[in-house]
Amino acid sequence: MAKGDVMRVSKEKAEENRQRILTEAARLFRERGLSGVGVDALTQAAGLTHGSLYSQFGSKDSLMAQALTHGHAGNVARAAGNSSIAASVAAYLSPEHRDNPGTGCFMAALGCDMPRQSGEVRHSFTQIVRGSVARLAGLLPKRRKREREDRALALVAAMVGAVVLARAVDDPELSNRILAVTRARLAEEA
Amino acid sequence: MAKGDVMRVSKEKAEENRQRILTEAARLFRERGLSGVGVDALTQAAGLTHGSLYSQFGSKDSLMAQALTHGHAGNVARAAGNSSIAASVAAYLSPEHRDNPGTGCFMAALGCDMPRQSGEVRHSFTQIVRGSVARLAGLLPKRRKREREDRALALVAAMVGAVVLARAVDDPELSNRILAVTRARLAEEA
DNA sequence: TGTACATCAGTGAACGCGCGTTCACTGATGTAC
DNA sequence: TGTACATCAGTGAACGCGCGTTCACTGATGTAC
Repeated sequence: MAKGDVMRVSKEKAEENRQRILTEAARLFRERGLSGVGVDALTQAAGLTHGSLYSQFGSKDSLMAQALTHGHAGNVARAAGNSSIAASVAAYLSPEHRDNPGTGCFMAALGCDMPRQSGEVRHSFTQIVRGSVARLAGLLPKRRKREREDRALALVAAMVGAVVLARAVDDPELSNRILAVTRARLAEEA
Repeated sequence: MAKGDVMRVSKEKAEENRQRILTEAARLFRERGLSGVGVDALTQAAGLTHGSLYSQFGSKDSLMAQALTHGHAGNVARAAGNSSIAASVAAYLSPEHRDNPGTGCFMAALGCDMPRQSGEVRHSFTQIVRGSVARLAGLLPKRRKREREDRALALVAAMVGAVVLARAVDDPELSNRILAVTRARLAEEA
């Protein structure tokens, strides 16, 4: 055992470590993709070694599922400030969101990889979709619930697509234009 | 050298092999993701060994860039049949497209991975975005060119987002609904 | 047209590397008395 | 309250594996005479 190592750790500290791994993982996965971050990078970001991931989560796959849920909860907390559709759409389609995937939307960051993920991970992701749609539906003008949900569903799809493409293209002008025209189009509808 | 091996190959045959690698690569990348297909799988799918990839393309990265362009050309040829916006949108947002990524849109299949790709690959991808937007803009009712492009840009973003999400979620009902509401919404506008 | 030789698409062994996971071990924490 | 012991979060070495790439080699194709 190396010099400064502490072996057994208090339950409190262990829970703290667990939260820190989840928070760092949620950021790293969005920044580099699910397969772009190894277990070493995941635990190192939290100041631990890879083995601790298996004590806490059992597998990388399980950690991925939990990191999605954990990170989305953080997003929901931060998004609580946007109390109108207009504000939510504007924030989502902003250059700031585009340029900071690590603290942004999981759907835009990881959506394309989902078809190839485990049931556990896809389930977490699907809950994020449902939650996002429900939140926007709640901000839409009152009509029948089903109708609001449908509107919100199409709205979310359009927003996700715009950010995916805005991040993907190598031309900043085109990227800005994708965000701008989608903002204009969705404002028109709302 | 093993039994049935042919070593030097005619220029004709070499070009044929090259096309076959590109075609198979375009399919495999869309089905399994760029990092989900190794050089062995890529060349084996064309009946060759991994070394030939380096004769033909120099690197996996270069092959990725060329496979995107090659595969998109195939899509353009097949899409020529859809001569109206309505037909194009309906085909794009169909369950058939959702369930067959290997022959479908590159933007929906690989968009999320682009931020982390090489300049070469991102450039190919950006050309695909521009081409897709230009094609749809050409089908839109005549107004000023800029206006049609803006409309097409927002349209493409919405379509891509819908297919990404429809493929990602683990609930078939939700998946179908994403396609249906986006179809309805975009038909309304067009 | 026939012969000699250079070219180069494709082969397959080998490379270093990072991946996810396992496992024996550590020793402070937490518990039972 | 004090002591003896079990627990278990975290360590670090080791595992097999597949990755992208390199390289010496092959031998039919293509070319120069």
